[in-house]
Amino acid sequence: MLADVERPVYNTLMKFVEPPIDSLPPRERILIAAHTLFYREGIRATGIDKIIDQSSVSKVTFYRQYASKDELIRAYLDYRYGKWISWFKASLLEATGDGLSAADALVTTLKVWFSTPEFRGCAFLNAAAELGSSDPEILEIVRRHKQEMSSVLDSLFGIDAVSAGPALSLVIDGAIVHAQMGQAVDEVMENVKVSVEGILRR
Amino acid sequence: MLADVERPVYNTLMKFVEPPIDSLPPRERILIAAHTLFYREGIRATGIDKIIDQSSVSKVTFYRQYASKDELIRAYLDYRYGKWISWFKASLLEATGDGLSAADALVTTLKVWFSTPEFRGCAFLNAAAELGSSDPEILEIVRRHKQEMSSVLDSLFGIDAVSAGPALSLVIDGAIVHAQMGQAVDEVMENVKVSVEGILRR
DNA sequence: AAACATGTAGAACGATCTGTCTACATGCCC
DNA sequence: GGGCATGTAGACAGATCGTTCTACATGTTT
Repeated sequence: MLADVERPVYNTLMKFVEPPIDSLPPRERILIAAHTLFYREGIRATGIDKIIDQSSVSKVTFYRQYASKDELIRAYLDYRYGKWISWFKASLLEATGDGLSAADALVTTLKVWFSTPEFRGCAFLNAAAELGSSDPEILEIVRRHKQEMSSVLDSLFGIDAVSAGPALSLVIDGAIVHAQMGQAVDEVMENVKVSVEGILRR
Repeated sequence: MLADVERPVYNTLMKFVEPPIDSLPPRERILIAAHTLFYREGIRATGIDKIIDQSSVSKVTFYRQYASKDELIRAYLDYRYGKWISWFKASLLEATGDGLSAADALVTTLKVWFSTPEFRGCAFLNAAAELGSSDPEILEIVRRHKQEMSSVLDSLFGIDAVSAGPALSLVIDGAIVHAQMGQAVDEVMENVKVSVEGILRR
């Protein structure tokens, strides 16, 4: 499962890198602008006009590509879904390839992510907090994402008797929100280590 | 620390109970209405008009009590701060009083909270997701709240050598967001148990 | 009685939001 | 060349947002 992953686009700091925006067709330009803005400033806080500006597209073009903001939000989550998971897998793969244990690979990967300046928590948890109360479908998308993360963790750690994925997933999400609220990354990672070791020592 | 806590207002299900709204002065009526709406539907999603309606107050009165929505948001977080922590302490106290271990008391308390129909995650984490990117002060409030939760945990579990509070806090916040996204409460609690036991076995 | 604090209802302002519309330009296919 | 998909700029509609304002009522204090 973890083996056949194509390397995603990332630089040496493993930051998410957007493709050059000018060369892309309008639909993708819009999507990438939406991804940047929705993630950085929040979904509700981002107006259509801002996305139109940033993607260098006209309003008519925008609404010919996406029937509504709601549709764009779904597309954003879809896009983020694949983007994040493939980055996550590749980063774990690279770290284990460098000889790190599964636990250390996880810690390293998270630490790199939390340390990127763009880091603003989990796009899915944020969407759940922003929109979950009015749109239960969002919550289902979030659950699917976390389930996939959990299964990636299972193939990383191997399954002996019972799966550790769900418990690790819980710890990771705790770490994400703690890093998001501005707690020192080193402290967060210390707590992650303690928790992960505890789970694995079971 | 955990001993001298006055029992907060809660019923047998430990749901948060609001005082009767009619008898209160306008300032508190507004605050309680804001608490209900901000928590249930989100801060950005809740307009001033809705709060005015729900608190049975006129617009002038509202703006004489709170200079702006921003000021009300701070008051909401302050109010929630005390309300939640005192409920949390009291619930843990009651559970340990019934003979439960610290770990079981924690699990029971969380499970009860997650099972209330009003549960919509942590008000502070939600505020951070909604407003944190545009207002770093919010993040500081959230950190303070989590720090207090962490110290409550330390006095619950007692401190042997190193504090378990921060790691437990991380696990709890992971559990909160997992419950919020609609994962089955029993599954969440299972993962909490595994993680907490791991941390304590250190 | 006068002054004042405190409350009401609701109009109005200016900004911003999503979404639609008009009017026009360009390039491709038949 | 005609039709059509695809793009542009930007005005506009209709709703909602936070906030201010007018005009009036009530009860307390001086």
